[in-house]
This record gives sequence, structure tokens and C-alpha cells, in this order.
Amino acid sequence: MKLSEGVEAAIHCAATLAGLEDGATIPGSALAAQFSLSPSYLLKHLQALAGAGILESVPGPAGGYRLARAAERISLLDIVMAVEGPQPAFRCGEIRRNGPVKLPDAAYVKPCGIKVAMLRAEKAWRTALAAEKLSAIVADFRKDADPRSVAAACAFVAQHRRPQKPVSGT
Amino acid sequence: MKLSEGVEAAIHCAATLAGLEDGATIPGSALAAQFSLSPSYLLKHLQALAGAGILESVPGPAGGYRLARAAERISLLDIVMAVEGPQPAFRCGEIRRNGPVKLPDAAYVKPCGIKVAMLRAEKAWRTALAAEKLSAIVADFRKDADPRSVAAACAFVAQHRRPQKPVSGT
DNA sequence: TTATCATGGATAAATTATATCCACAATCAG
DNA sequence: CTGATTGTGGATATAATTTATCCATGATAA
Repeated sequence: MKLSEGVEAAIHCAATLAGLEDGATIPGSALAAQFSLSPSYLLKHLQALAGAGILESVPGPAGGYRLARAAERISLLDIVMAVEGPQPAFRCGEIRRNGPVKLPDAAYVKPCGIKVAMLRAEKAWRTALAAEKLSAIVADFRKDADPRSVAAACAFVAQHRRPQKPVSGT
Repeated sequence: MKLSEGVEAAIHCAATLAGLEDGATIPGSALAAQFSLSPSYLLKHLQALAGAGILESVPGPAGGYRLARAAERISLLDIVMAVEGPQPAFRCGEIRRNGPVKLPDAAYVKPCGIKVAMLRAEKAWRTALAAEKLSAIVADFRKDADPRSVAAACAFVAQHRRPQKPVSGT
């Protein structure tokens, strides 16, 4: 069982976008280049994040992606669910019913205890993921990471950001 | 992201084997039939469980599988790790290093904060899985499940168990 | 008008999960 | 010993999923 590599990419991109000032954007192609990822494929994930309301997209020559809400209100669970889908990792196939001896459906109204136990454990995972906020990850990075790495990240943002376009009237 | 179906099968088989008296076994082919699973493929998972020390196998016409230790000391984490492998679900590809600006390795001695956060959340999942004991699942099943279902499970064990062979001296 | 960028669909390649088969070793019954 | 039953392990085929690419389209700023 493993998470898709898209999750790692999505989190890194979201963390990068958290460094933007209000309204500014970074194009998807720049994000792909920053992590040496396939642009076409990364866009798929960025679109998933946008569809989930985590990112906003701005079309046009000055467009790109930005966070749709404050980093304090974006958790790793939000990102994982946007990329991987909402389904739980454990999916009960109800194989308890597959034996040669067939019982009526009424014998299976209570949920399978194995499913209950597995989902209970998975709930703990989701709770922990929901507690990991994007804002905390960015703050820890700026505080603890190597200064050269922090400087490089800031330089990337400064180089590729597109400032907020003025609100164009009619 | 999803767990393989083998996990569900492995847990059901282990729970079934927990109903055996000391030393008795059930052949893998009977377990496969009980859950309408591919015998050849289920055996792969049973072998993985045996290799991990969760099950014991007994060859020969009176052979089969049984728990290698008490159900109280078998957790869902043990089974999941035996079937899925020990690797974490989140695997850090160190894509933080992949940008066009290359920094020396010394700039990356501190672990990636995203990896740390993801593994911290995953740890909560493993802890919760480790707390789910096979003995509790079996006890809950006998106490709460539909009596017809419990009776069917007991009948299956009674029909297919192979009693412990007497210790044969030289 | 032109260049840049996001969107969405179609599709191919690579990887992993699922499933099957076969030759072999171990064990027990007769 | 012989034959039947069972687990072991490797090789291999099939299906599903993930990863990656491409192209046509619409939106927007210069």
C-alpha cells in the first residue's frame, strides 16, 4: 500500500504557494520545473487541488495558481484527499458472505467487525493528518531548515510570482 | 491509495484460525473456499503470514495452517505489515532537491519537514492498528454478530480442522 | 492580434496487484 | 514402499492502476 507520488508533489507545491503574498500566483510550469516533474502530470494534481477548493487558478498570460484560503486552514488531510480521493484505504469486500453456506442478508445487518476495526484505525490516521497544517510546515521549514535551502525557496517564489492583477472594472 | 485485497483475506483467515483448539490446523484450500478466493493467490498471503511468524504451517495430508502465537499477541498491524510490507505509505522522493538551483548535500542534512509530518501522521495509524488485537475482533464477533453467522463460522472450523497430531517420537 | 496560461479529453507507457500453473519436498495412511 | 494430500517456491500470465504525454480549446494580458 502506498500513497501516489502526486501527494508529495502536491504538498510541496502547496507549501511553495504559501510563500506568496495575497493574490499573487505562480504558473504550473514553474512549479513543475522547480521539482523536475512532468508538467502535464503535475497539472493534473494541481487541477485536483483546485477542484477541491484548496487552490485557485487564474488563466491568462499573468495567471497561475495560488492558495484558495489561508495556510492555517489547509491540512495535509485536505491535500491527501484531494489527490487520492476520499475513499478509505481499507475497502471491505464483504468476503464474509462468500462461503459455500449462504445465509440470508438479514444475518449481515451488523457491519463486519474487521471492517470496523480497520476503519477505526484509519480514522486515527486521518485525525493526525488533519492536525498537520500547511502553515506549521512552512513555519518549521523557515525556522529549522538549512538557510541555503530557505533562501533558494524564497528566490524561486520571487522569480516566478505574478503579482495580483488590479481588479479590472467593466 | 488503497490496501490490497489480500489484507482483508489475511485478517479473515487469521480470525478463522483463532477459533481452532491448540495445535489443530486448517488447510489453505479450505480457507480459500470459505471466502471464494483464488486458492493459489490466497496461499501467497498465507505464506507471507507464515514467513512473518504470525502463522505456522504443517505439511502433509493432515497439515494446514494455524496461529503461531496467541490471538492476544497478534495485532492488525502485524497482519497488515506481513501482507503489505514494512514500508510506510508515504515515501519521500526528496523532490525538494530537484530544482534547477543545485545546493550541496550539506544543505539537506535535516529531514524534509513534509516527510516528517506525513510519517508522524502515519505513526498514529500504526499505533491504532497495533492496538487492534485479533483476540478482540474474534470476541466481538462471537458476542455481537448474528447468531447464524457465528454458527456458520463454528461449523466451518469444526468441519475442516485437523486435530493436532500426537508428537511422534523417533 | 499574439503569446501565455489553465482546462479537459484522449491515449500511451510503466508499474503494481491479482491470478494461475507447475515441479518439488514433507508427511501420513495403507 | 507406494500413493494421496498438503505446503513451498518460482515462473509467468492477466488485469488494474499509476504515471506520463499530447492536443485542441478557452481565457487573459500586452
